[in-house]
Amino acid sequence: MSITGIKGMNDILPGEIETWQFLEQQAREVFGTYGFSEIRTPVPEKTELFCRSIGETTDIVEKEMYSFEDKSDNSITLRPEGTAPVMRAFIQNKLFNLDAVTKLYYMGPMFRYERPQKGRYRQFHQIGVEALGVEDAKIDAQILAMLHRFFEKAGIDSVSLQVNSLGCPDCRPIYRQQLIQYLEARLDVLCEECQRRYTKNPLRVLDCKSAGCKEATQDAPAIIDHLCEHCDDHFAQVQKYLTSLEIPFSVNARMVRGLDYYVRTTFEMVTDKLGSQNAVAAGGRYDGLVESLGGPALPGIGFAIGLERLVLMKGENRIEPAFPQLFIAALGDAAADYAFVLMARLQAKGIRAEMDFQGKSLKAQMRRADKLQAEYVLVLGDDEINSGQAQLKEMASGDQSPVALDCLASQLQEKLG
RNA sequence: GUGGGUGUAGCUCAGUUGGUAGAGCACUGGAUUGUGGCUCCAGUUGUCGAGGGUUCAAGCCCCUUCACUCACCCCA
Repeated sequence: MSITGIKGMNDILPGEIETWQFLEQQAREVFGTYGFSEIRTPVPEKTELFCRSIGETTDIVEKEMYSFEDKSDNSITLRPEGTAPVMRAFIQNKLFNLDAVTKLYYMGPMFRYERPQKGRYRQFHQIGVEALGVEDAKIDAQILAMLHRFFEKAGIDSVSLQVNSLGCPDCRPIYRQQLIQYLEARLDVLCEECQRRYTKNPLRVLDCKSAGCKEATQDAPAIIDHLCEHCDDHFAQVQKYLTSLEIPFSVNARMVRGLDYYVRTTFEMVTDKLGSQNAVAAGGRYDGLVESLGGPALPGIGFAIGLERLVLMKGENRIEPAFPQLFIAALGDAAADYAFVLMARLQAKGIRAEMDFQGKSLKAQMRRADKLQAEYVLVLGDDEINSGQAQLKEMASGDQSPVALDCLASQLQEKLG
């Protein structure tokens, strides 16, 4: 066996890439309509960026990052998510001076060292957006409307939007304490995993899939019933605006986030079509993040879409692959040389031309032209070159018509429109 | 990190109680000395994932290992 790729990192091959290109194109169109500009940041960043933003004690930072020392002994990490790098770029380039509101989107590979499974890979791709500078719930609703619109245009249904509020640094700790007390009283029925984590991350228990935990947390206090006035208001506004925009959603009071920076509004696009990975897109508000990374105290909200998961959902839509417009079938060495130059001339004029390089029989060349779905085939032998006239065959109908080699390009352009 | 499943031709997969490996598709050539699809005929292709063991004999049984895959965990 020769050298293989790295576990959990996949090649995206022709035949599959067209779906990716389609989804990327839809994202650009939709996000552009809503006033978002693309930003591209480097794949590696200083490790510290992720420790400070995602949270030291999260699984991502504790055990999933691709980190290494470069030749100057700096600790470098391949980005495990897109928000922190965009915040870093936003602050470093002082984008907040250009406008009070900054709306950005990005797409590209992310890296997490996890055991691969369906919908989860070590290199995976996200399309994400970030809106900075707006506190008002209108932006929350607009972001969700945009996400909804993207799924519509991408032709992917069987997803549903769930929203929740995680509160803020004022109200969440109080709720957290209450939840721990509630769980403590029911420790014996929780699964092993939850018994271990209920103090470290009690909200996670609410999201546990085990039957015992679901049962035990049936009547657990919900975060949305314990929000401070400010957060409660904000969440009510978000729902009001979503309703007025006719965006379907449901409130899932048990939804949690694996990254520490999220506050208040959080949301997920979920599906039951992906095995155990049910989130196709997710995001939320991160109001303290910019400031904690050394920037101005600006609020922010964003989301990321998992592209591999989107592709797995097999939307029918794809970019049309470009078939050859002309296949030149040459007979003999002299004709092949002539055809080679002719093909290059046509290609220079923007005509997708193709020929055989392996000295195959006419029959085999025709077969290949058919397989490649060429629109026309030009049959070229010594006779045709001497007379300057050749037969141009339209493959779909099988009709042949004579054509002067001199004006082949213009005739083809006419036929092809 | 933990558990389950699967590794046989380029692809999808058969392979009986252990007896020296097969089908379909694809590919190549021909039927049609210079014209594709449909049909028919013929042909090529394997370290049976790898290493070791049991046996007269292993694709099949045993051990080890690797890869892929699904799930736990976690998350997009």
